[in-house]
Parts: sequence; C-alpha cells; structure tokens
Amino acid sequence: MQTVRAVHSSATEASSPPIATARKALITRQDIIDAALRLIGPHRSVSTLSLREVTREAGIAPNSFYRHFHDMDELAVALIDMAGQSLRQIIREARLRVSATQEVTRPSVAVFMDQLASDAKLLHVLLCEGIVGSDSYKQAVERELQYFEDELCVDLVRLAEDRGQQVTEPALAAKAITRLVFALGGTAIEASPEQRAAITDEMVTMIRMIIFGAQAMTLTAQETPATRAVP
Amino acid sequence: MQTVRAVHSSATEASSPPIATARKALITRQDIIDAALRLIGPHRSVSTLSLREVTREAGIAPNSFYRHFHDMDELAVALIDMAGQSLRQIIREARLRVSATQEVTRPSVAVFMDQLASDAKLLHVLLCEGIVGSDSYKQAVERELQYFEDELCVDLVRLAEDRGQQVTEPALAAKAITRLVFALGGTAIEASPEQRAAITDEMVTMIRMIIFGAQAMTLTAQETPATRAVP
DNA sequence: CGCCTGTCTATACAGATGTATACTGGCGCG
DNA sequence: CGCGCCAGTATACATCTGTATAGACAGGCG
Repeated sequence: MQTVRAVHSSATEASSPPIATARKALITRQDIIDAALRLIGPHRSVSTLSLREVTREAGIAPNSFYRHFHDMDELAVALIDMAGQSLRQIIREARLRVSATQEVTRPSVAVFMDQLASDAKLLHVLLCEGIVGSDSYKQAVERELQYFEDELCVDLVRLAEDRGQQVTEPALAAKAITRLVFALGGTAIEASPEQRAAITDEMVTMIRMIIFGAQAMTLTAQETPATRAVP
Repeated sequence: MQTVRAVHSSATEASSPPIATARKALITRQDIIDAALRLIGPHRSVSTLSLREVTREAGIAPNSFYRHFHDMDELAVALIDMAGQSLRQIIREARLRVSATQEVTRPSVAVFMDQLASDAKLLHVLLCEGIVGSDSYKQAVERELQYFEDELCVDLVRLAEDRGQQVTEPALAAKAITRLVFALGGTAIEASPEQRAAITDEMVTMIRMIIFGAQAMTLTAQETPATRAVP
C-alpha cells in the first residue's frame, strides 16, 4: 500500500556524474498548488491535506514547502483565491453567452455547470472551506460569494428594467440564487453527465421561481404582511 | 493542556474497596456519541475527528471504543442519524406552531433557527458531511434532506390548495427551499443573535420569493418557454 | 579562481494516530 | 464456592505528522 520510493540507493548512484541526490531544478508556488489540487477530491478538503502529503505529490522534500509557503493555511488561501478567479471567469463567460441570446437563466446556469465539470476541484474548494475550514478561510470564501452576488444583483435589476418591471430586494434575490446554485453545485460535482443535466434543468426552474417571485412580490409589498395572503 | 485524569492513584484508593485502576463502570454508545458531539465545532467536522481524540474526551481507553463501534465511520453514521431525528423534530414543532397561526413561512423559519441555535452541533454535522465526508456519509445526509423535502412538498401543495391556487413543481420548490435554508443555516451557526435575526428575515423573504414564484409560474407554464418573457 | 548566497535535500526527533496483544477485575452461572 | 465471560485497561508497535538542523549543489559576484 506504500508507494515505494527509490531513496537510499546507497552509494552506487546510476546517473552519469557521482551526484548524490537528483534535485528538482526549480520549484514554483504553482507546482505545489497543482500538487494540492491533484490531491483534493470529493472526499478531501484542503484543510485535511497534510504538508508531507502535498510535498510527496509534488515530488519534493517536505522542507522545501517552507521556501514557498509559510503555512498550509497560506496554501489554502491561495487555492481559495484561485477558485475565486475561476468564479469570475464564469461570470464573464456567462455574460458573453447571455448577450448573444434572449434567455438569461439557462445559459448562465449552463456556463456554471460546464465550469463545474472542468474546474471541479476549485469549486469544491469554495464549497468545502465555506463550511469547514478556519475563520480566515470562511472569510475568503464569503468574499468571493459576495462578489458573485453583487454581479448577479446588477444583472437582475437591469433584466427587470429592460422589461419595464421591478424587483423587490434584488440583493436578496441574488443571494438566494447564489447560495442555491452553490449548494446544488456541491451535490453535482460527483454526478454523472446525465445527472448533471437533470440538475441543470432543476436549477433553471428554481432560479426562475426566485426571479418570478421577486417580481411578483412587488405587487404585494406595499401592504403590511398580515393584510394579504402571505404564506 | 492535557486533562489530568485520576488514574493510577496508587494503592491508596479513596473509594470504599481497594480498587487498583479506577475504570469506567459502564460505557454506552451514547457516552461516546456525546463526547464526539462535544468535540465537533465550527471548524471540526466529524470526518476529521480521530478515534483517540474521541476516547480521550469520553475519558476512556482508546481500545474501549471498539467495544461499541467497529469504525469511526460507524460513529459518524450514528451522528448523522441523530441529526436526522433532530431535523424531524424541527418539522414536527414547526407544524405545531404553524397550525396555531395563519402565517407559515416565518414560524417555520423561526423554529428552524431556534433549533439551529440549540442543536448547532447536530445540524452542523449534516451540513459538513453532505459536502466533505465519504460516500456513505453523503448518502445518509441526502436521505435526511430528502425526508425534509418530502414533508415540505406536501405542505406547499396543501397551502396552495387552501387558497385555491396551484403550484408548479412543488417538489422542486421544496427542494429549493430546503437547500437554501440549509446553505444559509450553515453560515448562521456561528453568527451572533442579531445576525441570526437578520438572516432569519432574509430567509423568510427568500422563501416567499420561491413560493410566490412557484405560484406565479403556473400562469406562464402552459406556453413554450421561448414565446414569453422567460428570464 | 574562490566564496557567498539561495534553493533543494537528508536525517532526525518528538508527538499523534490506529490497532494488536495481553492483562485485570467484577458479574452471573454452574 | 469456583470459574468463565465480558467490559474495561495498559502496553506496544508501526506509521504518519510537522519541523529543526545540517549538508550539497548551482550560479552570481569579487
């Protein structure tokens, strides 16, 4: 079960000069980050990775880690930031697709799910560390989600204005959509393509419910909650 | 930092008979479960607990664990099941409160948040292990959430019927509400009471958006999506 | 050339973890 | 009473972890 490594090969070194140890020419932060990403999976959150595990995967000595990161925490925050960038990439792509069509929800969700499939690891980081993970991790995640929400909020308002409608509390609607998409996205990471397609359809309907609801509530928001049929 | 235990108190035992080692009279599964719950916190998911840690907290020898659980996994599943029971208790309480008033959403959310405050650990288990955690954990969590959704779905249909309205895809609406409540509940666990109150208000509005939307969509659902203004 | 500095490695150590083995004492049964 | 069983404990071991210390090589500078 243990990966056999070719260490301690005594003094009879095979390589041309009598080099003692074959050392990695240059290690970059990215090498280590990549190794960590390779280790992260559905059952492995960043916070459960060990330093030695990461360096082993990267093919370097444990201590070399310290040349690039002070902590495992520093690595984790770097990963979260990368995940955030991936998120913003999703937004940008969704914008492009949306402007080419009249529909808004479906292409956006499709973009998200596509990225989820390719960038699964990064999105998974955001999902995990937002729940598990130390306070600083959670703050980093919250920051990224907030960014997502803000963008979405602007879109919602513009979308409604284009149709001469109003939205109650667009910020809340944006938050609801964001959290919902992420929660469902978390369960979709491991899903098969067919399951993913089904989840995409579900998501689209759910999001439309929220948008419709946020628009419909403008009609009843003027009155006090008790005077009308408030569920 | 180490809890000092009164073992090995030589032969001068204070209790009536000259017992050599003060051994726990009887250890129950529940004792171990309680110890695990004490250890679980905002930054500690079940899957990161170590066997020795749990037994240390329970005040027993590491090996005694095996007398009651075959695995740490078995403990985790037991915890998830308990969390599920707590959930069902929430549903029952919410039902009671709802039938006493006309409002539905707010009292239900209030019950949920109340239980969240008191039973934080158990709910946290569900949140964590649904994302991190092995496949069997995830299945267990998914089962509990499904139960929640089914109950909610029935409620939604009845609620609409009482008002002579229709709901599109009540199951989907129930799923959206459930996932949303859990996602937001996860961020609310560590929040202060004031923050919690704010989150409760947000939740109520979001849920109403979904319910309103699910009802509003019955009006447009007959046509093909492209013929009307579908966001 | 000689040397210094920066980067990577090897070794070592203390502590934690899961589990196997062997023990110990109280309980109920013959 | 004697005795076995069962639930607890202690000890031990191999393995893993983070990190401290020291050594080896390459490249730039005088």
